[in-house]
Amino acid sequence: MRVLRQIQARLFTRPFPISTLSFALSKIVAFCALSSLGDIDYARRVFSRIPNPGIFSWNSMIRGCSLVENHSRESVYFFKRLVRRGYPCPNTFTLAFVLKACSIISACEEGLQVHTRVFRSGFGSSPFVQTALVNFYAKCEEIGLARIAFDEIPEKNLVAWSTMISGYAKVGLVNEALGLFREMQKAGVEPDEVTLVSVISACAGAGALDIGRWVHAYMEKQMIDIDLELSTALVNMYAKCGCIERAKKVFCEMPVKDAKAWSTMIVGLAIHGLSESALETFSRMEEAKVKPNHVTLLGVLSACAHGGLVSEGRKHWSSMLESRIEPSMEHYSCMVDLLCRAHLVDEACNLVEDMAIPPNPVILRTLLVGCKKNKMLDRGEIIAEQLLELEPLNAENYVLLSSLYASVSQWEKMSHIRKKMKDKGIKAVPGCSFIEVDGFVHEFAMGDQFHPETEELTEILREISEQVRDFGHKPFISDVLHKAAC
DNA sequence: CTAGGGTTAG
Repeated sequence: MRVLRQIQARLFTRPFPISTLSFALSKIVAFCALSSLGDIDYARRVFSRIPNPGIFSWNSMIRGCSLVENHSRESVYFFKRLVRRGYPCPNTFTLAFVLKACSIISACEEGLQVHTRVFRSGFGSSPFVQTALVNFYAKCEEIGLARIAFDEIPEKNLVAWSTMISGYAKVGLVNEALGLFREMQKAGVEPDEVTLVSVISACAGAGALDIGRWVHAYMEKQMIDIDLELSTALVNMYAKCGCIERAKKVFCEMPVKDAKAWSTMIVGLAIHGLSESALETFSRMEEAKVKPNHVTLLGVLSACAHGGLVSEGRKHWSSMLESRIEPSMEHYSCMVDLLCRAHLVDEACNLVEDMAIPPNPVILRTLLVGCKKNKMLDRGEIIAEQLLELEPLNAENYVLLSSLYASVSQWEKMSHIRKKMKDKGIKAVPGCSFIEVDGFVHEFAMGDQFHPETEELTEILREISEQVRDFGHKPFISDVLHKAAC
């Protein structure tokens, strides 16, 4: 950068022809805006001194801004300036770059305007622009529009397929993602490591272990490069599908691990209730000098909550506050859960009262559950009032409040809440679960008898609960009994 | 100078 500044200073002190000056400056802008050694603010200053910037320089600025974190809005701003000036004319590079910026900041309005410009410009046949459009709509969660843009691509290449699969996976339409992956293979397009990241991620979301395993075997057979992102996706998939041992194996074999990889492993251990292991992994991460991020701490706190490790949790909470990680709603949620599970409901309430941001319904529900378990009627009623104000139509809130009343044997108040629900036409949503076996997803809702093997399954469940009872587990059934008594 | 990727609590 120092040498560059000297060159730039000389350019202005010598009488170079305008065209030479512009050309040299455009190269400087490109370097400063796009290289990791560059400096976007410097690029901006040099850009402003180019007498008549060509499209190449505009493109460098638009792309450069979108590459720097938190600068993507300026990227869109540069594009607007370019359009207002009327020249030079945007090309396929410009459109792809600005669409990328719009997708990063979810600028739906601006992106739509770019799309109409794509129509008029005749650049709609560029595969780069087409894919950028699909990606833009997907990132704005306009998945239907993304699909329309995708279907309009006559010659779909690997990147186009990958973009659409990733779009589905990201918005949680995991079956659509897996279905499209199958279609892609039928169309004779071979996936690469980028495609497979989204496919594995979709498997994690669907709990589709069989497909995930198959894809893992496929990539080993095809000698696909299992890089950092793909390994992380695999660790996550195995953890989410219940195979914590396989997740650990993939994780251990990773040659390099960044914060996301460590976080994935820690969260995976936490959801398996392996709290000690999760904390151990966290200290190994610190030893490896990898800086934890907000997700890492979410994993650490949830591990502490699941393991009842109150003092550990408090310790990590305060060290998080000391480091530069701002506690988010999710972090508060974990901490409140940790305290409530440890019967420290008062402390949890104090924590919530000290929050800079008002608590969301999730946190209030966690507190309410804490109140119910500790038979704290008055406090619970106050929280329920806040909750019903925020979400007057959520059945879960009424069910919780009614079970609070049940826990302290306030039957009149309980039936009053039930009546209120009925009057408002609010129905409790039955709990449901699903599991994939041999590529087929079986769904179950609370009390339904729709599955063809319901009888056999009920018998197996009965045997399992007998076994856990033999191991000394006491089911928590007082709520159920109270409801039955009413 | 173009387009696609991993982790988020209850």
